[in-house]
Amino acid sequence: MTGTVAARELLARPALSLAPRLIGAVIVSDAGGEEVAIRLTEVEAYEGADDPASHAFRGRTERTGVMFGPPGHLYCYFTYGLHWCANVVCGVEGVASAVLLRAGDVVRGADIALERRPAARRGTDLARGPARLATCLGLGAAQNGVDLCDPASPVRLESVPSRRRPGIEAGPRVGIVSATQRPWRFWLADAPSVSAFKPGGRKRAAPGPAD
DNA sequence: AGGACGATTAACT
DNA sequence: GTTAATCGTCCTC
Repeated sequence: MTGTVAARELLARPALSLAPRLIGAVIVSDAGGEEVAIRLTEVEAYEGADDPASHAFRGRTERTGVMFGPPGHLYCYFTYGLHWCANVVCGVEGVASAVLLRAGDVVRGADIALERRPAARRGTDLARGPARLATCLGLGAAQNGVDLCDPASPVRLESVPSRRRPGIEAGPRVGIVSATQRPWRFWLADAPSVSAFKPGGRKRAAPGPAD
């Protein structure tokens, strides 16, 4: 387990450096009044300025403001008219950098998580996928921008491995249509909760070599 | 003011 | 493997 000071320093790193270190980290949420904790098994790095797949690529907007703020805060976004997903904001303030929480294992509050995710058939499906993970933790608009290092916060980074774990693999990110070749997705090999890889978000107009 | 589309999921053939 | 659900955000008139 890593203390608050060390976690702060880690969070000041850019997403590409932080992302593999978040594999095995535990995030805990009291949002919704009940505690659920998840150990991360899959994440993705998003680097605003040079990353066409990042929400922040075209600059700061009302939605992406949190991404440009100080590290250690939660960036929640709403997508497809249905789902919320969550990121850990990192890097230097003023530069958009964040790590999308894609999957994990519920380590506490599995009963609560199952109530929130009635479609889950197995424990490993509870937080298998970014919107599923956010649902398990009860995350939404109300948690956007919360400080993950503040003990009084409803969502906290409870622990981070002190070293990069063995068995982490890297590959292309899921569900994006640009910069699809960058191996900025990290996951724990063998973890059943790692989400399925799906290339592209929509129909590809032309399978060009663009990246 | 209007429209295209999404860092997805669940259900269905 | 395919597709509906569903709406905020952002880009283009």
